[in-house]
Amino acid sequence: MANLKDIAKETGLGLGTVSRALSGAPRVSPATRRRVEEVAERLGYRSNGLARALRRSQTNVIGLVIPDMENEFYTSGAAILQGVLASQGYRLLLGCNNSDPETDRELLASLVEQRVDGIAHTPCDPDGSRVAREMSPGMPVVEYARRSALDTVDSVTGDEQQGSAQIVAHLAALGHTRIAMVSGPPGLSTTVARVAGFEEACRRLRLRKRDCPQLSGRYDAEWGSDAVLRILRDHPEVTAVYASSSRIVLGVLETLRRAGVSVPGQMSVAGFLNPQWFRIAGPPLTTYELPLREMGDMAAQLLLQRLGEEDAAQRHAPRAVRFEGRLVVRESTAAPRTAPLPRSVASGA
Amino acid sequence: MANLKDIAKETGLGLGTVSRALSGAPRVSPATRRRVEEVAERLGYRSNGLARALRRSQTNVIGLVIPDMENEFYTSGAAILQGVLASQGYRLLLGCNNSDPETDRELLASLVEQRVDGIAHTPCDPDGSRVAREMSPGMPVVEYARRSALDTVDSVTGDEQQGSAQIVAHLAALGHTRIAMVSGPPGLSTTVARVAGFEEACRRLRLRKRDCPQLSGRYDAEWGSDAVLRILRDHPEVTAVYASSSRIVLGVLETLRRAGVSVPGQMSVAGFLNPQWFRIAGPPLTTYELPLREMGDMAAQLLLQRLGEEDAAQRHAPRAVRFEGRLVVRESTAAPRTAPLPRSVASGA
DNA sequence: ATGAAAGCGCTAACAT
DNA sequence: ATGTTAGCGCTTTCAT
Repeated sequence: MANLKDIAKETGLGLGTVSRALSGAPRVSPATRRRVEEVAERLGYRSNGLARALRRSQTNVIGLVIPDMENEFYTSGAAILQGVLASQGYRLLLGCNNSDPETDRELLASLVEQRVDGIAHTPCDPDGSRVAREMSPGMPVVEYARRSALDTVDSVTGDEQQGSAQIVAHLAALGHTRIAMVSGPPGLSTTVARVAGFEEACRRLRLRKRDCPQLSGRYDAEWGSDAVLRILRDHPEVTAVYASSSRIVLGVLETLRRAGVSVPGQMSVAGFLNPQWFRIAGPPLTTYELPLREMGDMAAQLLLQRLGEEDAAQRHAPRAVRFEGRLVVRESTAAPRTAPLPRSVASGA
Repeated sequence: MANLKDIAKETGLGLGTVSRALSGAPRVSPATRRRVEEVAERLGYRSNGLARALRRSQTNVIGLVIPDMENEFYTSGAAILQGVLASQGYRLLLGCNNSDPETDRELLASLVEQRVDGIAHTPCDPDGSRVAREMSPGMPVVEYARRSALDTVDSVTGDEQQGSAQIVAHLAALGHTRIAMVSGPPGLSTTVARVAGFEEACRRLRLRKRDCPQLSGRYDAEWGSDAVLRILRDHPEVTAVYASSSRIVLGVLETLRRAGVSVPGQMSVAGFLNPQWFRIAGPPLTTYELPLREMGDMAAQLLLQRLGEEDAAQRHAPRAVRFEGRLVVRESTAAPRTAPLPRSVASGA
C-alpha cells in the first residue's frame, strides 16, 4: 500500500509538504495541495493510522469493556457511547468480560497496550478499574452502570437502591406482604445496591424478613428459572417476585408460565431496567426504568472532558454521577392472590 | 510510561536482547530473562502495541461493522465472534453503520486506516464491502447476515428465502389465505430474500396476490406499528401478519394489543429470527430461527483461515456459506378468526 | 547469548 | 511555501 514517501517521490515534493498537504495544515500552496491529493488518489493512498498514532501518542480509540453482549442494557449503552464518541472522531475497541474479573483485567491490560485514549468500563468486582489506573495513571476512565471501590475514576450509575425500594413499595401498596427478590451475582455493586434497597424497603414497610426471601445468583435467564422454582418450593406463600435484571425476569416469567402460574393473577412479577420488549412481554412488565440515554451521554461527556484535559495540573476531581429512574407500572403486578397456589405447583408436578 | 530502552538502560543490556527476553524468543539466557522480567515489572513496563503493530504490520485487531447495536441478532453475533477471535488473540474494533451506506463506507475506510487484520461486516447496500476491497485488496473480509453484490468476499448468511416460505406455509396450513408481510428496508439482501420467499410461497400455495399485501419499510418497532395500522385500515380481511424482523414484530404486537386485537384469536402473528424474549412475549412468538451460534462461529473461522493465508498465491476462492434454520411454532399463530374484526378496529377508534 | 543498527510510516521542529 | 531531519517504540536482520 502506498505511503507518504511514495507520494513524495512521485510528486518530487518533500515528505513534510506531502504530509501537511494531506492533513489540511496551513502553509501549503493550493496548487501543491491539489497535486498531492490527485497523486494520493491515483496511488490509492491510505494514511497509516498506526504510524500516526505512534507518532502523536494519540489513537483516537476508546476502549469499552462490558460484562455481557447479550444484555440490551449494555449494548444500548454501548450504542449511545459509540454515537457520541464517533461524532468526535473516536472509535470503539470493544471487549466483553463475561462478568469474570480475570478476563476483565486482561481486557483492560490489552486496552492499555493498545494505547487507547480512554476507557469506559463496567467493572465486575470491587477492584474494578484499578489495573487500568495502575498501568496508566493518567488514562481517562469512566465506570459505567457499576462502580468499583476505586474512587479515583469517574462513574455513571443509576440509583439502584432507590429503584429497588420503589418496586417493593409499589408491591406493598398493592397489598403484598410476602415478596421474593431474585438478584444477580453477590458482590457486584449493582446487586449490593439493589438488595440494600429491597431490604431497606422491607424494613421500612414492616415486612417480616422471613416472608421476603432474597436469592442471589447470576445475571441470566437460567438463574431466574432456578430461583423461581426454589421460591415456589420453599416459599409457597410468596405472592410477588421481584427479579432485579431483565435477563433474570425472562427466566422467571417463562418458568412461571410453564408451571401454570398466572401472572399477575397468581403471582405478581416485577423486573428492573426497561428493554423494549418489556412492553410486549406476557404480561407487559412493571419495572424501574433508568434514563439510559442520559447515562450514556454522561459517560461520553465525562470521557470527552478528561480527554480535553491537557495535563495533570488541570485535572479535576473524579466525578460520580448517579441518575434517578422512575417506576413504570404495567400489567405484571396486581393485588395478591386470595387463594393459595395449588399443591401441584410447589411440587413441580 | 517505561519502554524497552528504559529497561535496556537499567539492565545494561541491548535493546534487542530485552525485546527477545520479553517476547519469549529463544536464545536468551534464563538468568537474563529473569532479570529483564524483574526490571520490566519494577518499571511498570507495558509493551506498546502500536509500535509492535507498526513494525510487524499486524495489529491483531478485527474490525466489525454492524447495522444496529440494539438488535440482538447482531449483538449476539458480535458476542460469538468476539469470543472465538479473543481466544486467538484478536481484539474487536466495533462500528455501527445504522444501515446508512455513507456511514458504512466511512467506517470501513477508518478500519482500513487503522490497519485492522480483517473485517466482519453486515453491509447495508449492494455495494457492500467494495470500499474495503478496493482500499486494501488483500484484507480478509467476511460479510455476515447480509450479502452484497460483491462476490470476491466470504459470506455467511441464513436461508432467508426458505425461512419466509416456511412461515407462510405454516400459516397457510392453519387455514390462512390472507396473509400480510411487514418487511424491512427494500434493497437489503435480507429483505429481498425474505420477500422473495413470501411471494414464492404465496404463489405456490395459490394465495391471491391482492389478499397478501407486502409492506416494506424499516427495521424498527415504529415501522411495525405503522404498518400494522395500515393493514388494519386498508386490508381488514387479513388474518395473519408476518413481521420479518424482531424489531418490527415488537411494534406489531404492541399496536395490536393497544387496538384491542387479540393474538392469535383475532390475528395470527409470526416473527423472524429468535431472540430470547420471543419465548415470553405475549403471546410467545412463532418464528423462523437461524443457528446464530454456528453462523458466528463460521464467520470467525472464515476470517481466521484467511488470516492464516500467507500470501496471495495460496488464497482460496471466496466462500458463501448459507445456513438453514428451522420453524419454531409457538402460541402466536392459530387458525384464522371466523368473525370479521369489529369496525372500530379498522377505523382506529 | 548478546549488541548494533535499520526501518515500519508518520508528524513536527527546524531550516531554507 | 517547501525540504530535511529526528524520532515515536518496537522487531529483526546481521555481526560478534
